[in-house]
Amino acid sequence: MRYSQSTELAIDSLLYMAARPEASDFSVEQVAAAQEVSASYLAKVFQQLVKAGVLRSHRGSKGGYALGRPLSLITLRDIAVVFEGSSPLYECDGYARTCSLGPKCLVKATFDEAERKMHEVLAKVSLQDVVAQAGQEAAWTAAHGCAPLPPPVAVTQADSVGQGGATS
Amino acid sequence: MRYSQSTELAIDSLLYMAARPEASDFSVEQVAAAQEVSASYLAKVFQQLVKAGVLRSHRGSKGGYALGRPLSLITLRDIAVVFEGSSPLYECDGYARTCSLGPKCLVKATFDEAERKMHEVLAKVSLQDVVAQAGQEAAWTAAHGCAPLPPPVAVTQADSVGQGGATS
DNA sequence: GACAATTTGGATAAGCAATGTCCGCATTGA
DNA sequence: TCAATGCGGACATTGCTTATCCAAATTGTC
Repeated sequence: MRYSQSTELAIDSLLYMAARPEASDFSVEQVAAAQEVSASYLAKVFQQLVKAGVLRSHRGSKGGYALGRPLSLITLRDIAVVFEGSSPLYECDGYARTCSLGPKCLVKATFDEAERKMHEVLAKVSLQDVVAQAGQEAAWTAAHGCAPLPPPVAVTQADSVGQGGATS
Repeated sequence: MRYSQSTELAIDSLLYMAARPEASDFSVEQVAAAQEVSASYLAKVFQQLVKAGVLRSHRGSKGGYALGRPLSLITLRDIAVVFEGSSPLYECDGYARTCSLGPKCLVKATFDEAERKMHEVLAKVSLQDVVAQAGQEAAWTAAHGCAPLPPPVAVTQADSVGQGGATS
């Protein structure tokens, strides 16, 4: 079980737009280039975000995409739901077996509760929060002079060398 | 995103065994028949549960499977982890894009926290809890002589005949 | 009105993990 | 030894995610 890559791509793309409030409309091409993804695929992702109201679209020449609401009203949960769906994570009817014990219900209730708690956490963090912390960390980085970004070398293979690096 | 059917099958099968404490060893055939699943597939599920210590296996003639520990020490989380894996739901590296904003970290931290809360809920409920509630509900049903289903509005036709079958 | 830039939606392929089956081997009690 | 059972590997099937392409619709600009 994993969050889809579409979810991650959507978050990254939205943050890209959020970090550039001076621009009003972003073309798929532009964002796709920034995220190093094909425009074809990003277009599909954006279409879903438009349907969900997270993005607005302007068609035609000079068209493009813009955020559909203020940053503070777009939570991580909003984005996740778009790509992961809203049906329960635990279905209780994967097979047509009779629920012989009857109250497997406690099982179902527990999984539902777990999912609810998860969404609760995601709903508490908006894109604005993320951008705000981004600013803070950027300031910290500048003050301490260590860059968290490796140089954009096109790593083809033999990557993920220092996998023990996450010591935090 | 969904919990796999293996997880659900595992839970149902374990509950089947838990509800029959008089029996010591269950063959795959027996449980598979009860769950209306092929023995081939259930065998694979059981093998994973053995590896995780949730089940014990006895090979050879008269062999079979038994619970690996007391019911109270088998939580829903234990079972879920077997089939869903323990790697984070949000990976942060689905694509090789540079994390241009730097602290997408807040995103990652939030998803990790959400997942942690989810596991917290699942870890609080053991198979013993489930069986216990099963007993309670069975008693309630027996006392009231009806399934806990609110009667719909003046339905006189004989629909869904055998729906009270959960009284095993 | 023509043209170019752009999103939209459908069709469809490619990839991959979950699901499901089969078979030979290993183990164990009778 | 024999039969019953679990073990492990190989493989087929299925469905969802990822990804691409193309024609159509929309809209600003000349």
